[in-house]
Amino acid sequence: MNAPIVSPALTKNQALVFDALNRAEGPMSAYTILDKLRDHGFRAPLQVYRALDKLTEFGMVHRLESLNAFVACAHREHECCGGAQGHGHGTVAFAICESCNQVMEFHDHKVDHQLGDWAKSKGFKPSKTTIEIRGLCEKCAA
Amino acid sequence: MNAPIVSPALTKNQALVFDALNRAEGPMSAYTILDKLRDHGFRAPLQVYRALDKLTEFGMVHRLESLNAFVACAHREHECCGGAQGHGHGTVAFAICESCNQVMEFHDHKVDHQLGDWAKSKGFKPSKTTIEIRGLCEKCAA
DNA sequence: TTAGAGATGTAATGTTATTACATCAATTGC
DNA sequence: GCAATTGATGTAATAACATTACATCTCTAA
Ligand SMILES: [Zn+2]
Ligand SMILES: [Zn+2]
Ligand SMILES: [Zn+2]
Ligand SMILES: [Zn+2]
Repeated sequence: MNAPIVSPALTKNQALVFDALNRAEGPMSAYTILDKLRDHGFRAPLQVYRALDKLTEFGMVHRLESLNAFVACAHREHECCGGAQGHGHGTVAFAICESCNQVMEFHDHKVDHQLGDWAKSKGFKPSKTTIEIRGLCEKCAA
Repeated sequence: MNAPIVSPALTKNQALVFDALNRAEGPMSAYTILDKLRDHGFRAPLQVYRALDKLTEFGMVHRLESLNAFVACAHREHECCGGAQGHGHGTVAFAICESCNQVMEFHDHKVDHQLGDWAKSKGFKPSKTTIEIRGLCEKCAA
C-alpha cells in the first residue's frame, strides 16, 4: 500500500513532533526535537523516533540522510511519477545550504525517470531514493 | 583544487584502511574497519576516521550517507562532467541492495546535468551531491 | 637548528539510534 | 459485560557512530 492521500489522524506525540518541525526554520535532529518537547512531557528519544517513523511513513516528514536530521514535507506539487515512495509522488530531492541551513525540497521528473531507467536496465528494484545537494543557497553564495 | 588525478602516496594508516575496504565485499562502518585493523595496531576510532577523511578527499573512498558506511571507489569511467566533486568526474550515484549489501557505483550524465541545471536556475552552488538508491539488486529481487 | 606542518596515539566525550520490557487505551468478537 | 488483540506510550539501558582535546613524533624548509 502507498501512503494515504489524505493525512491520517495523528496521535498526540505525532502531532507534537510534526508541529515542532513545522515551526522550525530548518531541519532538526531527533534530540533537538526532544529538547523542544520536554515541556510537553517528552522524556526519552524513543518518543521522538517513534513519531518520526510514522510521520515519515505518512510522507509528512523527510529524513535528511546527510545531516541525520528531519524536515517537515514542503513539496507543493501535484501527485506525479507515482511510485512506491514518498507522498504518492516520485522521488524528492533536497538542496541544503551549509551556511544558513535552509532546505529546499523539490521534485524533478527527468532525474526521477533517468534513475528509474538506470534501475530498470540493471534489474534493480528501488525502494527508496535519496538525493541531497549540499552547498550554498543563492543568498549565502553572494 | 580538485583531487589529484594520480593517487597520492598513502600513509601507513591510510593504506591499511584503503586495503581493508578493497578486500571487503561491501560497505563497512568505521568501527567495523577498526575491528579489522586491531591486529595491525589500530586502537581508536580516530585512526580510522582520519584515514577515511583523507581517502574521501582523494576520491578513493566514498561515504554512503544512508548507511553511515564507507566503500572503496569502484567507478571505471573516464573523467567527465568535471566539477568540484569526486575523482575529477561528476557526481557519483549508488545502488545499494538491502538484501545482499552489494553496492553498485555509477555515474549518470543526464542526472548530473539535470541537477546542475536545477541548481543553476535557483542560484544554488553545489559542493557535494549524494544520490543513493536503496532497494533489491537483480539477483535478490528474483 | 629550529620553526612549521602533517601524521599519529590515546583518552574522553558527544551525538544519534535501538533494544527490552512494562503499561495503557481503543477495538473486536463473544 | 469481558477476554483477546492491536497499537500507542513510558522508561531505562545500551549500542552505534563521530568528534574534541591534548601529547608526541617526524619530516622538511628556512
Ligand atoms: Zn515532501
Ligand atoms: Zn544559505
Ligand atoms: Zn568513485
Ligand atoms: Zn542483492
